[in-house]
Amino acid sequence: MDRARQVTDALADYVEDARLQAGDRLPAERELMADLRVGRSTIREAIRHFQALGVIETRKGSGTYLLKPISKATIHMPLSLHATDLRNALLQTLEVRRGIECEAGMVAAKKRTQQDIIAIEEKLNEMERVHLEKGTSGPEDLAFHLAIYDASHNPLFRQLLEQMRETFWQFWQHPFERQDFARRSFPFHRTLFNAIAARDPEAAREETLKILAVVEEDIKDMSQ
Amino acid sequence: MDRARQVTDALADYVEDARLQAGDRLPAERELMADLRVGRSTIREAIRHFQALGVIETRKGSGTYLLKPISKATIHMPLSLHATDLRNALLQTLEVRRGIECEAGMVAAKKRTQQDIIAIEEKLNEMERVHLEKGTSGPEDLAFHLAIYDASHNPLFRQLLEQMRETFWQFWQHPFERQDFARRSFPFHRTLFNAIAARDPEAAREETLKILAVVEEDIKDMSQ
DNA sequence: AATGCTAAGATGTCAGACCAATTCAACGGT
DNA sequence: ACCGTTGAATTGGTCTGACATCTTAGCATT
Repeated sequence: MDRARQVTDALADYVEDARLQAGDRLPAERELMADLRVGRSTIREAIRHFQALGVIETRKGSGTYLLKPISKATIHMPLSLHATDLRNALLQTLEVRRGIECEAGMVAAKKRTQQDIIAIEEKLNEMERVHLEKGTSGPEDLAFHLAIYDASHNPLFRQLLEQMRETFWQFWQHPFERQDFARRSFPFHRTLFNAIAARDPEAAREETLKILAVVEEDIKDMSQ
Repeated sequence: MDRARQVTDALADYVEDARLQAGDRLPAERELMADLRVGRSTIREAIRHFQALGVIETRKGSGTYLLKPISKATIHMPLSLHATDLRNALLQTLEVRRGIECEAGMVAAKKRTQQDIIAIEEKLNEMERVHLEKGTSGPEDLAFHLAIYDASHNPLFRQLLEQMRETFWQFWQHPFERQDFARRSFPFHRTLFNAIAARDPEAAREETLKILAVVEEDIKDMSQ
């Protein structure tokens, strides 16, 4: 992701963390430069971004001021599972994940850049390498899917998945631990990658569904 | 007047004079630098200005491209500036909603009971009745969709939608306020209901996509 | 014809310098 | 003690040059 985007995010984070109100002054450009470890021009372009949106105002010789609080819209999900057992809970989260992940895959197939492709393929190779070495590759599998989420260029997808994963952490871990999960799902990971590389949204959806079908099998085969 | 303001005006003038259409490429930063007799950083900050407004797009290694014609009105009116940010936020939330809502519709088509059908049809009729009476039917439209979510018998879907709706409240309201939204989307609401009643997941997905396509149109047609 | 490589051109970023406006504390006169 | 002045320090505004990284068109090879 571009450094400029990181800086706008960091700026929004700072405003939020520092509880800045409308009218408050932001740190000087040279301070932000040192804090965020970026050049001054990058800082200034981020400031121009918010200035164009009417969120901040610059006064020469004085400083940069907040006109209204910057809201970095993040989703907080106090979700609660009403399922009676782990198996049903997993199946419910899987349904949601299927909706999000298919759509993220389709959007990624449409909007992915060459750089995204490189990043995804890297994770894919890493995943296969670790699996050959250790037998399991849960974290690497997750990294692969997160790379696809990033390729959609819609941060909401990833925020949602990570939030769900965090909430249902112990549930998500389970399926990936199964020995043969990787073996059965790996071919689809490769074809999913190819679909995204080929900018074929429908194919991306099909392959995502196949991967999640393997996950669903494992969940349904779980000991009661 | 700041030089930066002169540059944004000059850029807008250039786009207008050159009759640039959406998708056209702007001159390179170094060319603009020479044409307008200003430094490159000034050019870049002007570009960031329009980029934040969603008017232009920069592609590293390729160039700067026009996404939609620059109108001077949008440049000097801080009120409309917020709308472009809003537009992008809406499109991003719509992508997530599409993933969730399609899946919820498909699951609902599989798992719905006869009582669910009755509840959904009730909301559908209520929606059409209120629309005939008041012209708009935002809350009733929402109630219809929530009934479908409930028919999926997976509380996570509804929790997710409501959480998103709460977080992006001001965004969600907008599209539903448009006068002809209801008229254009109502036929698909009826066909969506029929698909769920017929236990046809793929059809449910298709009809959901049609409804959300109407929403997407409205968002994209929003004032800059 | 298809493929791979190279070089040119574009944006992204950083560093340093100077200009212009503002701020504020130190100073001096009343 | 009060108040206006002054000047140094701070801050945003701009310019320049350099290098990195990505894209793309054109060339060369197969």
